[in-house]
Amino acid sequence: MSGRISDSTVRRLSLYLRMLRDLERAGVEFVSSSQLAEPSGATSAQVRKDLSHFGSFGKRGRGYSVDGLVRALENILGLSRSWRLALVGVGKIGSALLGYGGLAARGFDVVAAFDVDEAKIGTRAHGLRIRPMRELRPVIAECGAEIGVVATPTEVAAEVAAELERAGVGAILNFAPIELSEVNGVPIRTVDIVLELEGLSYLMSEAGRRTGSDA
Amino acid sequence: MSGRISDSTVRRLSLYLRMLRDLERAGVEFVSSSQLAEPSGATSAQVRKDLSHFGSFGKRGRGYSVDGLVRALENILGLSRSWRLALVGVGKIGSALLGYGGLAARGFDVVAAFDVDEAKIGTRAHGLRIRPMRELRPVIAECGAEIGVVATPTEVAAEVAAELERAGVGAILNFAPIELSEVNGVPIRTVDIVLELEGLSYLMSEAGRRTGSDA
DNA sequence: CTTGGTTTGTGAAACCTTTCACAAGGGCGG
DNA sequence: CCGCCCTTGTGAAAGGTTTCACAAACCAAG
Repeated sequence: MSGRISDSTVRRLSLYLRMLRDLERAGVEFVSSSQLAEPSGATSAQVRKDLSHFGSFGKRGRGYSVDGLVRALENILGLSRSWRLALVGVGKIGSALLGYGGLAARGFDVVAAFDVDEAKIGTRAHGLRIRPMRELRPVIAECGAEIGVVATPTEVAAEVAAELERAGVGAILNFAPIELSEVNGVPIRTVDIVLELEGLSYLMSEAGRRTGSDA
Repeated sequence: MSGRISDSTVRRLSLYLRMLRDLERAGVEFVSSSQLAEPSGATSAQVRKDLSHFGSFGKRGRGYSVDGLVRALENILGLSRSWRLALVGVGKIGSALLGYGGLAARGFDVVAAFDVDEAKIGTRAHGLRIRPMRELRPVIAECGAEIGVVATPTEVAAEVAAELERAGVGAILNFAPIELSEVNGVPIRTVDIVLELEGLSYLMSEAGRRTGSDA
C-alpha cells in the first residue's frame, strides 16, 4: 500500500466520501464497492484499488462500514478539520465565493478578503471586511489562513499567487485563466471555465465532423 | 494521425492556442515546439505529438507559423465560430458568469437565462431578461443555444441537465457539486470547487504527514 | 461444523499517455 | 551548390492507470 497517489484517485476519494455522508445521513450501515462506484462513474474494482492504497477498510462478504469509511476518508483527505481561506480579488467571482454557503458547510471558511479597489476597501461583503493588498502578509499571518484564493484579473494573477506564497499559504486555488507554476511545493489548482467550454466546443465540433462526413 | 483524442491533449491545445494568440498580437511570426510548451508545463515532444494527431503544421528547422497554427487550432477546437449559452440558475454563480466579460470575449455568448424564483423572473441581469423554467424548451429552440449551463442547487441539477438535453443543447457545463452522467452523447463538464479544495486539502495533509513523520 | 452465497484485496494483463531518440527535411551563409 | 545547424514528426520505450479475475475471508442458515 501507499506510494504516490494520483490526482484522479484523490478526486474519486472525495466523491466516495460525498456518497458515504449521504448514506450515513440515511442511516445505512454497510456499503459495497459496487454501490460506492456508481455515482462517480467508477467500477467496483477501481473503488477497491483506490482504497487499498491506504489500507484495508472493508469486510469480505459484507462491504465497508459507512461510519468507519467516512472517518477514514476524512482523515486521508484532511477533512476532519476545517481550513481557512484568504480571498484576493472581490469582483464577480470573488463575491460569488463569499456568498456561497457550500464552502463553509464543507469546512472551508473564508476568513480574509483583499482587493486593490479603493472604493471597496473598508466595506463589507457578506460580513467580511475588505482589506487593502498591502495588509495581505500581516493579515494572513495573523489569521493563519492555509489556502489562498486568486480571483483577480489574469494580468496580476501570477504576482498575487507569488505574494500569497510568501505570506505563507500552503496551497492556492486559482480562478484566473492562466497556468500558474507551482514553486516551493505549494500546490496550485486552477479552475478555468473557458478551458472547460473550449473542451466542450472541441467535442461538439468533433461530433459534427463525424456525422457530417458519415452522411 | 487522428483517432480518439484524450481530454488532456485537448486541454493542452487550448493552452497552446492561448499562447499563440498572445504571440500573434505581439507580431511574432514563428514559434518552436519548446517555446510553445513552456507556459502549459508540457514538453516540446508533447507539443509535437499533440499536434501530430491532426496533421503536420510545422516547418523543420523553422518551427510553426504563428498565424497558421492559430487558424488550425481554432478549427480543430471549433473556435472559429462563436457558441451560444443558455444559463439555468441566476444565483451567485450564475450572476457572476453573466457579468464575466471573459466569456463573450472568447466567443461564448450567454443568450438566455432561466430561474425558478418568481421575484427574479422578468427582471434583467446584465442586460438579459430572466425567464421562467417553463419557457426553457421553446426559448432554447428559438435562440439556438448549443451549450447549457447548470448553476442551480445540487438537488435539481440532474433534472435541469436532463431538461436541457431534451431542449436540444449539444453540451452541458455544470457548476453543481454532483457528477452528472452523460446520456445521448451530450458531453458534460463539471466545475466543482469543493472537489478542488479537497484535493488541495489532501496534498497539504500529505505534506504535513511526511514532514511530521520525518522529524 | 459445514456449506453456499457474497464481497474484499490484489497480482497480472490490458490499455493509455508521456518521454526518448533520431532520421528526415528546411533554411542560410558562403 | 554545399555543408552546417536547427527543428519537426514519429516509431519505440518507459511509465502510469484501469480492468480483470480469483483466492481468501466473512456471514448466515441448516
